[in-house]
Order: sequence, then C-alpha cells, then structure tokens
Amino acid sequence: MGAKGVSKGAGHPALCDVELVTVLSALAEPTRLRIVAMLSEPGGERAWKDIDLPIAQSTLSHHLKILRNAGLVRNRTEGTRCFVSLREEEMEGRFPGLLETVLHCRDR
Amino acid sequence: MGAKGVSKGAGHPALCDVELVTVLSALAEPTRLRIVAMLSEPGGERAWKDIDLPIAQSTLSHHLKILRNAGLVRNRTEGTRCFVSLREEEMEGRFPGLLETVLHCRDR
DNA sequence: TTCGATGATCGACGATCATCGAACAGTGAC
DNA sequence: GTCACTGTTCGATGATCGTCGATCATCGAA
Repeated sequence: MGAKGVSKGAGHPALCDVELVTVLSALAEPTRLRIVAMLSEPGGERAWKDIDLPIAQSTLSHHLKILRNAGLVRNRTEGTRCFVSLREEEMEGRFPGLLETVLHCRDR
Repeated sequence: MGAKGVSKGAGHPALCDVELVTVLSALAEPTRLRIVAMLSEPGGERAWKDIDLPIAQSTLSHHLKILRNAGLVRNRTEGTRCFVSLREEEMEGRFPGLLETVLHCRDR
C-alpha cells in the first residue's frame, strides 16, 4: 500500500511529484481529454462501466492509468466495482487554473 | 502563398482551424515548452540564432514547425535571417487563458 | 556569377505510443 | 469450493515521435 488505502494496481502519485509536461501529455490525446471532460461534469465520480467509449476495455484501462500517473484522476474500489474521479482540488493546488482553463477551452 | 506574405516553407494556420489537442501536444514536450517560455519573456520576438539549445539545427527547425502548425508561434523572414515570436493575442482569442496559465504553471 | 550563411526538408534510426485480444487476479454470489 | 464479473497486466503490432547528419533552396555580399 502506497500512501492511502488505494485500489488495485494503481498507486496515485503525490501531486508535487508530477511534472507539468506529464499532465500536458496526458491531456494531449482526444480520448483522454474526453474522459477528463466527462469526469468534470456534475456528479463528480463516475463508475468505470459508465465510461463507455468506442475502445477496448484494456485500452480504457491503459488511458486511465496514464491519467492516474499524471495525477489527474483517482481510482476508488468498492467491492468488485471501480469508481473514477478527478483530483480537481489537488490539481488546482499544484497547477492553478490549468484544469479549468483546458476544460473551458475544450467546449468553447 | 498561403494567407499572408509569410516566410519560407512555413505557412501559418488560421487559429480557428487549430484543435486544442494539437496545442496541448505541441506544449507537451520539454524542449518546445522551453521555447515557448523563452518567447514569452520581455522582448517578444527572438532571432532564430538566439534560440540556442543543446539540439541539432534540424531538430530545432522541426520543433518550430510543430509550434507553428499548432498556431503557437509565427515566423518572420527578414532577408536571410528569421525571427520567431508568439501568437499571443490570437491564441488568447481562440483558447482564452491557456497560454498564460500553462506558462504560469511552468515556473511556479 | 560565385560564395557563404541561414533555415527548411529529406531519409534513417531508435524509442515511445495507442490499440487490441488473451490471460490474470481479486471480489461477491451461489 | 466454484462460478461470474470486473478491471489490470501482458505481449504484439502498426503508427507516430524526437533526433540526427546530409542535402536543398533562398538570400545578401563580394
């Protein structure tokens, strides 16, 4: 166990260890940007299975891992299910305004 | 010639044709992010030769092309010399706050 | 016209990436 | 225990990327 009681293979990095370029790389991919935008909608948390995109399950898992490593999203396991959410406040502390600006630019 | 009297092999895209993901991809590389930060410093315009980084000349040309295609920088040819500058106001019109936020996040 | 300088373009290379199906590991239900 | 379900991990494959040296096109100067 890393820092908290986290989910399976994950491991969430401390935001201070995350580089800006890592975050930008994570966001610079259409599918991942779409996931982040989806998670930013009201409701906050999203069940894994509710993220339905035209990609294989293993591909989605791969993208979520990249978003996790970039400190953008958080995994929470509840029983056999998994929930994903944005690390909005923490990202705001590390990279002020970044997430909000990117999301705002996305749907202008 | 594309739209304006532009420089050599370049061709600057209209900002409305540039996708957000393209901009993020362009910024998601250490060398290019460094170039953009360099161009954002007081003085605005930079002579090609004054951009000295530990990379080959052809590599720099390649990175500047990517930044150009992303609408981030502009090339101006004067005789045999070339000057590079940020398209700050135009980027602000297309992606409000993005450039400023990213640059601010870079050197916190 | 010939020369030197400048910056773009051209392969080529190794590395990284997005994608997939298959196999694996953890959980709750039976 | 066994089964079904869920999400991760493992290769593998084809595409893209960053990098380089070499070549090319353009310009001012001699």
